[in-house]
Amino acid sequence: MKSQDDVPSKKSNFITDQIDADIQSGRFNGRVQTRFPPEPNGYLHVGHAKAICLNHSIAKDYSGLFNLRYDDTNPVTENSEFVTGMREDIQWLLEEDLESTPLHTSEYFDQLYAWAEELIMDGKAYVDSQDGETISEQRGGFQEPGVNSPYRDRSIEENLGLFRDMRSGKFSDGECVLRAKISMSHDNMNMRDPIMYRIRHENHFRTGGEWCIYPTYDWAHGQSDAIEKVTHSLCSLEFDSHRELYDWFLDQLGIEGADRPYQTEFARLNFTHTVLSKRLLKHLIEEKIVDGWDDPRMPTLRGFRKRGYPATAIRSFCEHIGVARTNGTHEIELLESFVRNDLNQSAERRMAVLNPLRVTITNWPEGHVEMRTAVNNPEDDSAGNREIPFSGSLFIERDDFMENPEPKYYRLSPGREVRLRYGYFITCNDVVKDEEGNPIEILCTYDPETSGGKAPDGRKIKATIHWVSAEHAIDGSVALYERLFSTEHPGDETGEPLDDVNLESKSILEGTKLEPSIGDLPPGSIVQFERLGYFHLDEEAPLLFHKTVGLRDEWANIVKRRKNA
RNA sequence: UGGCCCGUAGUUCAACUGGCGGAACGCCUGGUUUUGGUCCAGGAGGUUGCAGGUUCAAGUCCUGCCGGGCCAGCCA
Repeated sequence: MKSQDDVPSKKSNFITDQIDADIQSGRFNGRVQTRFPPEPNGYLHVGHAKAICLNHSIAKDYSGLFNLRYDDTNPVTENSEFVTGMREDIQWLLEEDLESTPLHTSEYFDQLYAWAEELIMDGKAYVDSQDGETISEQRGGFQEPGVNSPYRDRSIEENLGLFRDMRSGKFSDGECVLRAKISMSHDNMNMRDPIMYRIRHENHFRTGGEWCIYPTYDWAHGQSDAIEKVTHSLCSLEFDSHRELYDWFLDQLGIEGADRPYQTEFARLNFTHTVLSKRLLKHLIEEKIVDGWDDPRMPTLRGFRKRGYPATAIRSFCEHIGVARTNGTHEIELLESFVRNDLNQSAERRMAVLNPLRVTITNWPEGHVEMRTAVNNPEDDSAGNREIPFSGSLFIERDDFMENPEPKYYRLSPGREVRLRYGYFITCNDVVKDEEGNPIEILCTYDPETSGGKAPDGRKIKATIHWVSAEHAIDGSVALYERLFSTEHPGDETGEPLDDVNLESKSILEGTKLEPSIGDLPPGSIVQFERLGYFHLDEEAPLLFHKTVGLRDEWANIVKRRKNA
């Protein structure tokens, strides 16, 4: 007997366990607030999608708040193009408007500055007038403690004066920094008097020339969380060693109780055959290996969108994989299976011949054309039907004919009969070849008794293939994509991921033959070309399709297995 | 040769916090099918990194090893 227990409840994980405990103990008075804090210096990729979905769904599940906060603390790399782009991508992914308007760390510069002076007055921060190289040397190593800066014991008055001079622009870039006064012999390198402010005489895309000192991530992040009343600050594993510093700053400022956020780290998302580092992604663009951030081969949200990956599929994927603290790499096939699964339900079917081979039906009445009725989506009755013209001159897929059929190949070959989907049974009688012996035309006869693809004598047919009427077909182009990186773990062999880049990962087929109704598809449509895969009609270029993902292909598996044997 | 984090099926995650190790994807077999798709049924695949210890009982707790990751930016 079914009970409410059978209703799949949200997957629990170490983060939701913590939140449950916090609610139990009343730590935040039952409040839950998360945030997604991207730095606007590039476009978002699937790795970010995991973080967005996680933070967003936690807020939703606990009736809490989810903020988008641009972490714009470094004016040299950030700009407003990325701010706009990220917003678009997030809205596309979530398919809903953000409840709160996007926030910016730069909105907190005044508060951050005031707090910094507070720390100086408490003797917990000082201005160091050494250059970066010296500071770096003095930090020590994993086994050796660092040494104190000669400026570490400046008086509070001197520090305050110097810090105000930093702010007012008396110093040039790199002349001095504000450092937290913690310990130069701490086991955790992040605690060895970390830098809080550095000087950048640089125009900031939001605050313009108002500031010439900018807070570092460590100084800005936890405090921004606190200002926004974030409860659960989720970030990726590499920030684990920063948590101690995150807590230290909050301690010094006396931010306690229900006002005090805490950081929890989780493993970021990785995929086989993929790189997700911004450095590498930018390199692919700069070197023109791909066509830009929205190239369908890119693991960016814009790339996925152009490729035809539905946002719903990405969200279900993210929900499915959950969160953990184990560093691992997902097989890209798993994401693809979510895309197929989604599109199988939603995408209408059409017939398209990518590599055309002419078929002439020799016993077809000259000039005769018949309209055949085809189902738009067998998974969705409401999608209805459409009409497709059938004639005596057709195109079929080159792969659907083999002159000397291999074992287990049961499509068309001389003497063999196949079904044309929604059409008739045809038998191959003859092959016309060019000088090199390549088949250029197949001569067949059709069985008039098999109209609609049913044989009155009940005779079984092994294969059904797709087709398009030659005189009615419209021409289109199809962009085919392979993995951008040929190896599962790019760079594993040589240490350089770019060595494994597949320079032939994109190919464009011109002169593909499409059934007439495809001409009516609105830009952006995603359809299944029967027996081939899912294809996304470009938003701008007419009749240009991007291959989203292929159908599972048993025959391809057989061929592959044979090759490996 | 420091500190911290992590090791469960090929991959990614579960296992009611000490009580007979499961799922998804992938793979294989069969069924259905006018898509070699979908769907349905079944199967293979594990010394829970290794070695000890505690316990009636350990994936779970303890110790030691081994392996992987992160940390010495005025990046985030």
